Amino acid sequence: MSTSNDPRRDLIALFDEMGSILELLGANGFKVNANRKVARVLEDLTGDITAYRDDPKGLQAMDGIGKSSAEKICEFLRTGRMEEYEQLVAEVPDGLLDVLEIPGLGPKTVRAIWEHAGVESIPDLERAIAEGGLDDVPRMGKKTIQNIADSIEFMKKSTDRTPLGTAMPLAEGLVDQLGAHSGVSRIAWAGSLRRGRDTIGDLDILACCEDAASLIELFQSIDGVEKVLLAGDTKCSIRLDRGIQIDLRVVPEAAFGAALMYFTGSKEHNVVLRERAIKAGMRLNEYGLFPDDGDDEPPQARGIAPVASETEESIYAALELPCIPPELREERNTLETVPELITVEDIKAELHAHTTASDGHLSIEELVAVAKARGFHTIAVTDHSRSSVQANGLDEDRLRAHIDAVREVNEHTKGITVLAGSEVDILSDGRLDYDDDLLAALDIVVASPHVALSQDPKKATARLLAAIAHPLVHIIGHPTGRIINRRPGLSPDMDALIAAAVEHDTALEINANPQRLDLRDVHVRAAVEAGCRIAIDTDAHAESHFDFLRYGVITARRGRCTPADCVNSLSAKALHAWLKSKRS
DNA sequence: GCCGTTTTCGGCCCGACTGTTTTCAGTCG
Repeated sequence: MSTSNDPRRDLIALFDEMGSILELLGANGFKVNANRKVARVLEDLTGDITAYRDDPKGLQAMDGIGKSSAEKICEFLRTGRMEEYEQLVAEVPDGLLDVLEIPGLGPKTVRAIWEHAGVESIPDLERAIAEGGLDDVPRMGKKTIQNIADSIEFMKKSTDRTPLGTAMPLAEGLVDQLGAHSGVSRIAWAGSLRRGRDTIGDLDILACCEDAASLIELFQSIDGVEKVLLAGDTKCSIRLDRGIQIDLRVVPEAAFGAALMYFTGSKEHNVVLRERAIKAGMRLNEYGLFPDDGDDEPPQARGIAPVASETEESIYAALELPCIPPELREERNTLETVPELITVEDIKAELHAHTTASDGHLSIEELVAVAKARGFHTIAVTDHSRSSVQANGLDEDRLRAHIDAVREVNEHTKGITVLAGSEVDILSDGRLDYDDDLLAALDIVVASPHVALSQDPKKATARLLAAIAHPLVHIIGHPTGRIINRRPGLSPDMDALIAAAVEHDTALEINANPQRLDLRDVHVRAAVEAGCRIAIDTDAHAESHFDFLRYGVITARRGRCTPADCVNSLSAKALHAWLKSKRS
């Protein structure tokens, strides 16, 4: 394990790795899961992990972290090392964990090829396949070996998880295409896409069709299919040449709700629901919620009528729960209360957009026309500041002329307010890119980090705190600067930023560009809980970018954001009053 | 390893599919 300047990310990697090693060593599966769960809990942590250095009790207060893990975390925070991890790592070859990542290879198989064929890495495995070294491994036939070889090839060229902004249009196209097939009565996407995660592992499509076989046949023949991974009577998995796996399940119409629920997940949410069903004397599976008669054979196979199955709503109701929106079906959420989440229709203002003055493709007039057509009451023109040279950022003189041009357009425009603003760089030390007198001349200031995006968490926190506390700043744009699958961005103490944002009445942005989605879901949730204002902006550089709004909104929903939490859903009057409150 | 309104021990979700097997183990979601 290599250590970074971010102990939280180190610990996530460490617990994940310990889970995998334990799995390979044949440890109790629940222990394996417990380690992985600690990693997930740390993934969702928004505060400063180093504050827990001498506070194992504080860690134990988090659901999923017990005494043992808390002590290990503290040990690592104090010493930079973890004895148990080091012992575990010594027990398996380094490269074996890579072998475990190969699709289709689980812990039992990896262990078998390690013990029987001496495979300790992916290159070892390739050599063993080529030389027939796997032939003596138990349960290892020709087909299995060929599948492993294919999986290795796939892994070599496979990319990262698919960004939401790629997966959503792909799913829409597929649902349209398959939905047009005769006999298809219902079709929907499920999985992490439906939950709105920022990246998607694979795509899950669910359908009802009179003739399942014909739909599965059609599915295997769609454009771009590289390999059919499996094809049964009701289930089929394909892989596209773009490296995305798509699973299709065909289910009876009467069970559509149960199946949709099941395949939407999350896995952890399903487990919670099933446990709840058991406590209520029932059992839940993808065919429905059934009375539990103690028989081991699945109830649907015995003709038992479900308590609920046709709709998700009916199943949640039978479990005495509110209908949980897909975006909230994650482990971190409690189930009893569901807020009225924000929708795309609630958004009435775009507060972060660019024109040809910097690196946008629209003129001021064109930008305003697009915003007006979307039904917005306000559009802010926020071109880049002088330090963003790569984005043709405006120096003081150009900005002053630009402000005049925006005001001019505003005077001649009916039905929408056009604000003169700027997306001002937050320099690496927290200073802003323009002097205060110029900032004060702007209607709206979005302050964003663009450079020095790998500085350590302490510096990043101080930098962003300075911008949040600046009396002329309204919104912090893409606060961490991450780009999905490309750079992790800053890792500030987000709880501290949120507290300061509440104190100074500064909004934190969810940048809706699907490459960013920054703030991310867990940050939004912490902000909303603290009563912080949230902005949802598309950062539009072109007309089509206004369509990014749905990705920002879905991220907001994952953070339990309601219309009342979001500055873009305020009335024009309320929004303008807030903006002016920083110009007194 | 974690957890608790039948608690500090004894549980911890459930089914489809494949490939190897003659009844099931392993993987996946």
